[in-house]
Amino acid sequence: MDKKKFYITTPIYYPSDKLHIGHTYCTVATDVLARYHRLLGEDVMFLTGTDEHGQKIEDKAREAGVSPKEFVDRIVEGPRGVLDLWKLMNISNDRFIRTTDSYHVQSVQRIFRKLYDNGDIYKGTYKGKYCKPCESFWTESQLVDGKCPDCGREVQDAEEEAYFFRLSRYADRVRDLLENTDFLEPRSRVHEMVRNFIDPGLEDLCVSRTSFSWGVPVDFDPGHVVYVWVDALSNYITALGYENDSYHDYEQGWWPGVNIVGKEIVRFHSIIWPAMLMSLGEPVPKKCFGHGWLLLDGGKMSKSKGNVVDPYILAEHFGVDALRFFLMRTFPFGSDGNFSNELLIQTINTDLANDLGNLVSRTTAMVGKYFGGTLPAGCGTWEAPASFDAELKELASSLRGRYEAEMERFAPHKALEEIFKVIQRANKYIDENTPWTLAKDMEANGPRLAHVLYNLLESARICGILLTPFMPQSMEKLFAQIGADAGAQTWETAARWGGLPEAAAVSKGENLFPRVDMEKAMAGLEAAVEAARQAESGVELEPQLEEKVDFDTFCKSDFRVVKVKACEAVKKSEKLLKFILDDGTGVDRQILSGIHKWYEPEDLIGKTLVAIVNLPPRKMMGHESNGMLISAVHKEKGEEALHLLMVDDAIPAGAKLC
RNA sequence: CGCGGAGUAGAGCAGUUGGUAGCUCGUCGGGCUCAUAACCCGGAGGUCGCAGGUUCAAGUCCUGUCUCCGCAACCA
Repeated sequence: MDKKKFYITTPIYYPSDKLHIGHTYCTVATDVLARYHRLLGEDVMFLTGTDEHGQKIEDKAREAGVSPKEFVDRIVEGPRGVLDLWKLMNISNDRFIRTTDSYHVQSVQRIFRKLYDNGDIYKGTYKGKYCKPCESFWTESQLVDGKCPDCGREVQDAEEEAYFFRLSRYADRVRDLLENTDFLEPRSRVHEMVRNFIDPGLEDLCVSRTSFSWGVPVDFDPGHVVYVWVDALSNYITALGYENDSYHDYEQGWWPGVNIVGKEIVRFHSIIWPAMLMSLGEPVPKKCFGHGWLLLDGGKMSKSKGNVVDPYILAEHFGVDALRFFLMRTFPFGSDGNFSNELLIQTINTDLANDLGNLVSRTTAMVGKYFGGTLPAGCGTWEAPASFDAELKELASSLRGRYEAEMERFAPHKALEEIFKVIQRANKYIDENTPWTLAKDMEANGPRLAHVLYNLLESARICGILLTPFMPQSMEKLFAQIGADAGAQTWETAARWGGLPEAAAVSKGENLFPRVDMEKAMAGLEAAVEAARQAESGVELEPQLEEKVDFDTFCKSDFRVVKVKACEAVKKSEKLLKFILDDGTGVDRQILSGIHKWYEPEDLIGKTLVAIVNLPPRKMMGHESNGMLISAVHKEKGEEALHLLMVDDAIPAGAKLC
């Protein structure tokens, strides 16, 4: 008998830059769901990957002076790249697709042709605004003040030949899918899609381009590349072997699956993607879930704001499981949440250290202290249970049901909330029983004490099982500490009180989740972020001076624009260049400067520079220097770098700087 | 009137189908000492943006209004 198949995907990320905490959030959530379904005993396929084509990658690669493939290879496979990040975050994906993989390219070409053959792709003209210098098409709405958003220059009306997908044909069926099924969740996104895009009328979609070449070529029309949607969205089925021979899972019933996506791409996944599948005659996804965003200071994080959060640094500081847990526990999946380091640390301390970690720590410590690590036989039962015995037992053994309900409706944060109610109840149970009092008379109270501790271990075991999808590594440690073997870690036993053998070997190990010192951690994070920033750019800057200079003193420095009339290397000197300068006085000024390492004299003749001219004269290597040329200096990858201040040649010699 | 979201205790957030307003942190007081100065109990603190309306009953539905934020063809 075949196990139930469960296929789940993340979006494929666009590797034009390093991935940040937002991508991590999405992938961790999907990983948790995948692990949850494995725990249920289902056959799970979990796919993630990268979307590597398009103009932006082409541009970025050109800037970096490498080929597009080299560029994406570096971000995907390079150090601290996408693959490294998912490995670090303990992501359990079964497959990783790159849209540059040859099997995917082949499939996309076949899909494109299929859509063309059945009449849903046709050739038309793409009308837009064209910026000649940038060689880019823009839509009306992309323009900034009617001008090119990249360079700010005028754009012209232009047309290019392009292929279009007959999206309009599927408007009614997509509307039905959105409004009358639970395909798209959360429900609030349905209104957004219908009101925004379907009500006004779906327009056909441009699905090819000729303005750049980094993409899947349309095999029957050279010069055209398949535009992003057909290319990217198809990944969910090409990775299963649809229209290719690399895999054979599509025909084995893995499709349809669940697409987890960010809210900004819900549109493509809930309208275009189903329409494409309808046109292909294939089933639409089981589910499209659009989760919310992690905001920073109430706004979105972006490279340009310089406020992106680096998941690497967080995981290194606090541990992968703590980070995974925080992301899933703190933010309602489906709506936006405000990320902050303080919140992260607070969550780790409250939930993981104080509640869960401490519960396990005090329980295992007592089993060790009072019973040498092994509870006596018969400790699982008690003839006259107290009311709180029953309460704890009831709450813990019914936890799986509540947890399952929340996980099924994509509410991992609610599932965790349920688990922590049990953990809190267990901590309270310790107070109610005061085991340390019982331990004073082991002869009389030993059996009762053993029963109390057994109940605590059981509670921890059940919570541990249900937390496994969230924190796989830490729960392994927990199981080892409470002596739960593989048989006591199953989904089945999570709903059955008494799954832990009475004589399990309990040992107090390392603290599962150490408390984090807020102040120290914040300082450490800041330093790490700064170090990462410098390592990335390799630029080191001189710290700014604390000491103030008064205005009058500053004014005494006479800075002038000068023109280089002649420049030559000083003989026998490694560094010195001798400048003959026009300083506007009509009398040549001679200045020496130790910059031969960065400049050849002949390159500087005719340049317009800046010098301070009222420094006292000074002799260098037998030549007199009357002033100093002004440069900008910094360190790059440990090396000193220097740039002479060069100003507009239109400025006359002798002009004063003030 | 482009679309959507948010406005709930000092801070950060929950509040499916309308029925006594909850959580975390902080704060005040108490208990306990097994444990990671952790745990447990209790208190103070909110007229749920504002104004109307429906209802026996509204944070929850309807109307209007103010403020903030996001989206508007490729940023999870």
